[in-house]
Amino acid sequence: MAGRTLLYGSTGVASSVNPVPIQNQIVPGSSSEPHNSIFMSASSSSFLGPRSMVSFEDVNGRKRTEKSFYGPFDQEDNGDEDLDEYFRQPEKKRRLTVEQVQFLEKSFEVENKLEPERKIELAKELGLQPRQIAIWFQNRRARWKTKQLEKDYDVLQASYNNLKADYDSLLKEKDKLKAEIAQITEKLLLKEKDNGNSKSSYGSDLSAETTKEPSADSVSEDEVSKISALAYKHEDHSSAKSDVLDSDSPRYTDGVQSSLLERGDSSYIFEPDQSDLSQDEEDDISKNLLRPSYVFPKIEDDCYSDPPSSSYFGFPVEDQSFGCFWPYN
DNA sequence: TTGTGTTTTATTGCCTCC
DNA sequence: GGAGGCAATAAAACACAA
Repeated sequence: MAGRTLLYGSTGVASSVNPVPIQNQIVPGSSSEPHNSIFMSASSSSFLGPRSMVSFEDVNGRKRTEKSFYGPFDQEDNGDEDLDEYFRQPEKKRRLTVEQVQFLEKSFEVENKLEPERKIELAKELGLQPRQIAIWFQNRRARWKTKQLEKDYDVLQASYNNLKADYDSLLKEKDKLKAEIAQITEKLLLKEKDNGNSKSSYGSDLSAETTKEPSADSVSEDEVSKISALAYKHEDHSSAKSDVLDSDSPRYTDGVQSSLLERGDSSYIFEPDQSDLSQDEEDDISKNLLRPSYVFPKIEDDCYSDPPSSSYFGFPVEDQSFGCFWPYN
């Protein structure tokens, strides 16, 4: 073992020889060089053998008997023979007493690193070898680190779960809205076709219409109510969405939500390249149906308090990010 | 009682710092 | 080069179900 002094034997070579009665051991801290003083050859009479880790002083410095301190003597009343036999046994690990551990725990809470002076002091206090104190602190730090890692993992796991739940709900909402929009668009197209057949002034000859402002009569009451319903429905979704984001979204989702809201950007949900209609179809819809002078107050209220003149349904032509709704951007 | 899994104590080897 | 820290590991002690 490079650079390290074996302070006492447990499973080491020296431990197999001639354990010395504890009474003869050097009391930790009694020497200015406790490490060196207890590192003796096997032939040394003061070699700290297998029992070297056993001390008979408690936290308060009182002398303790083996019986009160360690295993075999806790269960039964052993006579001198048993005691003798005990000392002849090959060395065994001895657990620290509850009191010792509590004392060390408190010390660890104060400072989890061990200054040499403190180590000696603790060793004196607990009647242990300084090396034992060092080892205990080392093992204790390792346990603490493991626990800390587990905690960190749990935090990350919870964070991931929350984010995933939010993401999944947003995906569902997106699909649902897309389906609705496709459905309504289809209906509008059908309606447009019908209008094109029945009204020669619309659809078939758009060029003739360029100078003519469309009137509210251009779209049937039915279409108006449908689109209006969609608008209101969207409003419901909007609130639903905020419910999703607000209800149980922890700090981790705040960023997502706020960034979406700040951008006023629904492209997160309605991506431009996901339109199911061709540009021509969209243009047709815009030109023929979606240019009414009537408005949808609810949408405008939500989206623009003062809608631009060139807006369709209250959406400005330039800005097609559609803070409120519309897939065709 | 015994087999098995977990916890605790201790060792070993390597690394860094002074 | 010595001291001390850490990761990996061994082994004893302990807990507990069957």
